[in-house]
Amino acid sequence: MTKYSKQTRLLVAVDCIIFGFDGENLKLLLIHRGMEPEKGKWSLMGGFVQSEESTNEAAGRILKQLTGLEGVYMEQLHAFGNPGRDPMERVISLVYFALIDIHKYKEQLSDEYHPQWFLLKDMPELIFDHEEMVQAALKNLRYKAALHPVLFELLPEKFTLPQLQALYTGVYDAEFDKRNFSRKVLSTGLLIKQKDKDKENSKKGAFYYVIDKSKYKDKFQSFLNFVPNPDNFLF
Amino acid sequence: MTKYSKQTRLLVAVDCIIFGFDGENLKLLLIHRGMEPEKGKWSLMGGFVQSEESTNEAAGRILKQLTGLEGVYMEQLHAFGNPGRDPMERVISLVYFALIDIHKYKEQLSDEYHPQWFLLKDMPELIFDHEEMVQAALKNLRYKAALHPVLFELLPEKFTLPQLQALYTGVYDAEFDKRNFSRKVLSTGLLIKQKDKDKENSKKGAFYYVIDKSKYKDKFQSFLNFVPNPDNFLF
DNA sequence: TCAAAAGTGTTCGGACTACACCCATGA
DNA sequence: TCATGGGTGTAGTCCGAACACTTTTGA
Repeated sequence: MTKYSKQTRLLVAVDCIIFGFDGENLKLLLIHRGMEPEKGKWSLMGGFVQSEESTNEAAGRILKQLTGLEGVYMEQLHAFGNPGRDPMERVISLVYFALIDIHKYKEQLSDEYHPQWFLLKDMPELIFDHEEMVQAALKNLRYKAALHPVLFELLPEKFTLPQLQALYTGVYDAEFDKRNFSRKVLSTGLLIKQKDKDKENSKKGAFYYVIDKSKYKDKFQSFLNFVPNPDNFLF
Repeated sequence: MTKYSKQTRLLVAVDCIIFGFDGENLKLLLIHRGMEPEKGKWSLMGGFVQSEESTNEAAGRILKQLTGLEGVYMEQLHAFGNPGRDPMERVISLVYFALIDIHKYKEQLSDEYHPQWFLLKDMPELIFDHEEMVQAALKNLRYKAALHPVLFELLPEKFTLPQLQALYTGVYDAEFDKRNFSRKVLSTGLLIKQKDKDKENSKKGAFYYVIDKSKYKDKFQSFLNFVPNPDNFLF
């Protein structure tokens, strides 16, 4: 078998938007870019797709390279393909976003990139069109989380309702009524109450919950309407 | 400025999933593939991204090449990037889907591809992973149309409520109550009733409606909940 | 006059919202 | 004992679902 010999071949990169939650705010992991152009500027973690790996594998490899984590929630977001988005040479970028438990991320292994967590509000200027990518990812995350139980991926295995509510508050930058909130999330049947409490964040202590993994996959695709009046928060 | 000289460059294609609605059923436009491998087999319309065009432009070009249409609704769906998905050579495919008014599409110009509309139910076998692409597009269309007024793109400018309902029936393969349906779509305020009727499809005749374009863009992003119990139909 | 499709209203139940007080604990 | 945060219940409203008859008109 021969090849598509007359066609132009292009560089294809994967860029990863890595979200984490520190208990109060949604954060983003950025690096100092390690190559020219724009070397040393803040950037999403990325890399080129190699010839033998799938794009999903590339995304996993790049995430692991930076965080050491595998098997985390990751989703392809969008392909950015304007010529000229990278001034050096045309690169088509496939953007993935990952949701990680920020506490599983340890200050790194390789010092190569000087990664750092940023609040969405005080992100530095990013190279190329990475700003646009981040905005698209945030919009997508809010959209998805309004309908599907995806934000649990940002929490540790055991978490409390106040922690969960703080997470929604951070993601949507909006207050939720705690009575309605707990009723709604518990009504999904996805949470299993534990016997023990988190005593670190309050005197009384808040019960831990874990996800019921047997129901999680089924319910994930249902429309759950987690966020009241989503129109108010999205777009 | 130099280039990313050591990196592998890959072929990048755009494949277009073209949906149309004939008044009764949702249909898909397929072609006879014009090149090896699998020449002559049924396929999505596609082509390689050229070095000077954006990926969106490539999608528009490919759609126009087949249908003669420009400015139609088109959206990037997903990048398919497994090595080996094309046996000839590795190709990363960016899949777009388009919604067109099937009546604007005229039997073609170029006979090169022998394009043909297929019901989703009796689609022929497709090359490579095109089957998977179509399934993903259908799922995405149903998802999106449950929340946003996107299916209007498949209808002519003037359409009747029975036509619109038939469209939803076709897309979701489910029956809708016409009283609830008309109340719901009219309550969005997106439709403007016309003075004239369509007398072709019934004796009594059904009033035409058009989209209120001034409201369309605003409302598009709202969650409109067009489909009752979406959980029943999606996934 | 009859067949075929268009058009329209009401009732019921469930879901969402708003809202306030008691509980448990460590300091 | 008090300050802090955790946990719970209810009433009112709105929205979605189910359901059937009348109207129009061409054949």
